[in-house]
Amino acid sequence: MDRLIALFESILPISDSDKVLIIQNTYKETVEKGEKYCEQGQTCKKMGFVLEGVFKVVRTNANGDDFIQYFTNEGHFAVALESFTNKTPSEEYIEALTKCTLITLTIGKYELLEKAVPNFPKIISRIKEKALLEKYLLKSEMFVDDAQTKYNKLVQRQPSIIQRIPQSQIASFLGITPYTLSRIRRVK
Amino acid sequence: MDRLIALFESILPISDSDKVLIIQNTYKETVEKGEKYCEQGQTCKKMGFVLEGVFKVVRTNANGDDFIQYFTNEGHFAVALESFTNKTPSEEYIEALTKCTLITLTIGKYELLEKAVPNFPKIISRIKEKALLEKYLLKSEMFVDDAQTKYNKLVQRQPSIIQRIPQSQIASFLGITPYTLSRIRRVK
DNA sequence: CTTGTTTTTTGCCTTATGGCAAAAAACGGA
DNA sequence: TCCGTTTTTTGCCATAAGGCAAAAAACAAG
Repeated sequence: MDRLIALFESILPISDSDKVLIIQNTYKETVEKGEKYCEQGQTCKKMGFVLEGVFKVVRTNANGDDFIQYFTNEGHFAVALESFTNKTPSEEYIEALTKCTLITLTIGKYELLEKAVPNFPKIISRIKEKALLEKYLLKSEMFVDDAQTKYNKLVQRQPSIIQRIPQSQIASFLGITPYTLSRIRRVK
Repeated sequence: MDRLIALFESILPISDSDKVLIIQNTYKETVEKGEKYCEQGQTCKKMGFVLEGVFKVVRTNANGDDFIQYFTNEGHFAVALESFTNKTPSEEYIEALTKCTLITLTIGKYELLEKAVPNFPKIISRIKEKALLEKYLLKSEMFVDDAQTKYNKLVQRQPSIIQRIPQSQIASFLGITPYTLSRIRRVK
């Protein structure tokens, strides 16, 4: 819980009474491996600050193929950004790849805190913007890379994830086949 | 000019006096083909609503190779988002691929309007968020596509651009070689 | 621990794209 | 309009990655 408050305060200060308000309006939640935190087609009504575990955020293309967009682990938010912000049905789903615990903030409480805590809107909008930019830069940077380079970059950026999730999931994220990933890792 | 106001008002209303204020604090600018609107390494101090023409937004990787991130044409903003928002040196540069005209809003006037026009912060933050999300989705969607599919998607999304800029620039954006692009277009 | 299931690895071949070099075409300035 | 320059096209071959199928390894449930 302190970690979440610390993240907020790294952006803008929050009064002690407001901190209490934030704590009162969030709750700790556990999601088992394989369970979904957010469903495709439904409006995403909560965002969760991950304390432990790894989620995958997945999109389905026109052919019905799934593609992992990114992994969300400790210190980041599990949320279908577009859906949560615009209150539209989510085009992506979020599923736990390991047992996960997170601090959940529902849309209702979110709107309450938005009004009650002075810096809250700016803090959240800042976090959302930073998260989106990060995701964009990652995709963008890997866009022109070959399989080996993409894999190296993932290892650099999220080393802890590699050990915890099936290789096939990593391949999906990198946009390569599991065969290719297996061959890349053999050589190393 | 009306187009810019209309865009703003499609998000939230603005009073007539505030519209005048916006008009007074922006100016029309022309950028010749090949000229830069924003330099790499310098802080991006303005954002421009494109009235006519096409810009490219370019990043340089660790090896010094240039990669076009996206094209910005009529109805969109030319701005190095990260640099403008965080007042950090820009990692990308913006260059006109055709003669361009735009409505420029400098960071100083931007901050002035932020205070003076009630809905301005929300409007701008909404526009920025939408723009970034769009760019992310485009990259993300094309991430797993083969060359032909990526090209088709570009033709669908920004058909007007294809006719106006050199093919080599399109290839750079798609992350393929000019040779491959040439071969793709031959078959069509 | 054992057994059935899932995931990963590997051989083998196919396909897509890269990239050099030269020709062809398009462009642009005098 | 002409000529030099730049861009695009194309033949040819090299390389990266895809993908099937079978073996090997890892995992999971009883």
